Amino acid sequence: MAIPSEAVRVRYAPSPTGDFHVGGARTALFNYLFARHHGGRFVLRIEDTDQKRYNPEALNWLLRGLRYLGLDWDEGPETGGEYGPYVQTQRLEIYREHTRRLLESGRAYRCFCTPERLEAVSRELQEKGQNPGYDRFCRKLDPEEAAVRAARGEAHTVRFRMAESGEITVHDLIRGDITFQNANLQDTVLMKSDGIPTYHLANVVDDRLMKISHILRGDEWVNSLPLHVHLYRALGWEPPVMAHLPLILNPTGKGKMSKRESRAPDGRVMPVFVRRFEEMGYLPEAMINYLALLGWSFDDRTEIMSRQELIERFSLERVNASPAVWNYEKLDHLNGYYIRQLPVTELAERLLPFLRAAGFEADREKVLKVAPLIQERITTLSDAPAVANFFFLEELPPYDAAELVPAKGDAGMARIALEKAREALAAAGFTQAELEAALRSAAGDLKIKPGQMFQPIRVAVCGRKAAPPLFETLEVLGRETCLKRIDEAIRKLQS
RNA sequence: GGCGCUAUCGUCUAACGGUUAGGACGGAGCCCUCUCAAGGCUCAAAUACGGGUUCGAUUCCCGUUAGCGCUACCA
Repeated sequence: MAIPSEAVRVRYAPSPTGDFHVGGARTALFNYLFARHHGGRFVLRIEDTDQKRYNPEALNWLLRGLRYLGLDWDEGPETGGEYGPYVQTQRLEIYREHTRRLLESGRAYRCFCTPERLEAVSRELQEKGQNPGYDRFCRKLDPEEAAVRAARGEAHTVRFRMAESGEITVHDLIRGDITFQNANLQDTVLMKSDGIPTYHLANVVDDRLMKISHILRGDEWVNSLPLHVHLYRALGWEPPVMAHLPLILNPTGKGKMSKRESRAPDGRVMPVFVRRFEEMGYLPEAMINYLALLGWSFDDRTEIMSRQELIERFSLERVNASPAVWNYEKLDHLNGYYIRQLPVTELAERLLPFLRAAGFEADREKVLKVAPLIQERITTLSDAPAVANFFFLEELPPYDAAELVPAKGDAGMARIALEKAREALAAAGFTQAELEAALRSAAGDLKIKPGQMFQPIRVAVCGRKAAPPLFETLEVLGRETCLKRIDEAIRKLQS
C-alpha cells in the first residue's frame, strides 16, 4: 500500500466513562502498530462530551493501561502536541464555531423539541409500525425565527439536515464499499442543548483539525459512517481513510466482549479490564501479542511476535473483517511462553511485587533462586505465591499425612524412607548434585525405588505432591528447614 | 422491526480459482521424567445451506439461514 509516511496520523479516541477495556486496548494497539509501521503519529484524544457518564478515574485507568502495554502516544494528554488541546471539553468553542457554519449554510437546523416530545414521537412511529426516530418537526422552522428563539435563551439542540433521498457509498479499507440509503438516515443531533457537541460532530471536527489520515475504530461504528461522511462533505472536507476493525466477542461467542468482569463456572475471575490483567500478572509482551492476533495475522504459521516484529509486519490488508471470540486459554499459553522466555533476573524482578503482595518476606537474592524453579510452572505472575509458598513460609500449611505415602507403599515405608532421608540429609553436602547422589544411594540401601523415597521427602518439604524438582528445591530451602520439615512429617506419620 | 456487518476445525486463523484445506490454543495418546510442569512426536477436528459464474470454487456473484452490531440531547 502506498502510504506516504509523514502523512500517517491515527488516533485512539476513548470516552472516559469507565475502566480501560481490552476491546479498547486492541483498537489502541492497531492504531499504534499502524502508526509505528508507517513512521506516522499516534494521537490520543479524550472524547469526554458525555458529562452524564463521565468518570473522573477513567483517564488514570486509561493512561496507566496504555503505559503498561507500552503504547506510547505522540500527541495527547500529558504529552501535548501542536494540534491540542486533546481533551474535547477544552475545545468547545471550536465545535460551536463549526456548528455556526453548518447553521449558516443550512446544513443544520435548530430543534426546540423537548425530550418528552421526542420520546412520544418515537413511540408513536413505532406503534404505527414505522421506524422510531425524529419526525423532523423543527426542520421546517424559519431559521431567522429559530435564531431569535435561541437568542432569547430557549433550550434547543442543533440537528444535521440529512439528505432525504439518494444513497451514499463509503469505502472501508477492510470491508470494501458500503452503501446506505439516505432515506434511512436520521437528522442526528450534533449539538446538545447544554452547548456540548455529540460524538459525531466533535469526532469529525477533531479528526479534520488534528489532520487524522486514517480512522481505525471498532466495527460498532459502521452505522455512523454515512452520517460522518455527510458531515465531512457538509463542512467542505474530504473524509479520512476509514477502516473498521472486527469486534471482539465474549468467550461464549455470544455478544460483544462484556464490559463487566464475570466468573467462570469454576469461580475463576474472567478479567476484561487492562488493569486487571496487569494485576493478575499478565506480561505486556503476551497481551500485545495476543491482542495483535485478534483480527490480524501475519501468515499461516507465525504467532509469536515481539513488539518490534509486530510493528514491522503489521498491515491493514491482513486485518480480518469477521469478529473474533476472546480466548483466555490462548492468552494464558502466550503468557506462560513469555514468562519462560524471560531471563531469570528479569523474572525475579517482576515476581518480587507479587510475592510481597502475598505477604511473603521476599528479597531479591531469595527470589533469584526461586524464580528458575517456578518459571515453567506458572502461567501468570500472580500464580507464583501459591506455587512457591513453601520457599517463603516458616510454617507449612497443613497437609494430609496420607500425602506422604508413596505409590505402591504404605505409611510404614514412608516413615522409614523419611528417617533414612533425614540421616542422609544431615550428612550430605547441600548442593543439588550431592543431594541427588546421597538420596539415590539411601533409596538403594532401603531397596526401594528412588521415587518412593523422593515423594515422601517432596511432600514433607513442600507440603504437596506437585512441586518443583526435588534436589534444587532442597538446596534452596537449606539443610535446617529441610530437616525440620522432615521431622514434622515423621511426627505426622506417627500420630 | 429497520439498517449494516460477518460466515474455514470448539476457538484464533492460513489459502488472495487448481493444496492430501496449513498452523496455533484447547482435547486425546505416546515419549522424556523424582512429582508437577516444560519440551518432543502422533491423532481427532472445518470450508453453514442452496443456486449461479468457471474446465475448476474455501476463494467471485445472488439468495437462504445464523451470529453480531447499530437503531439516544451515550460514545
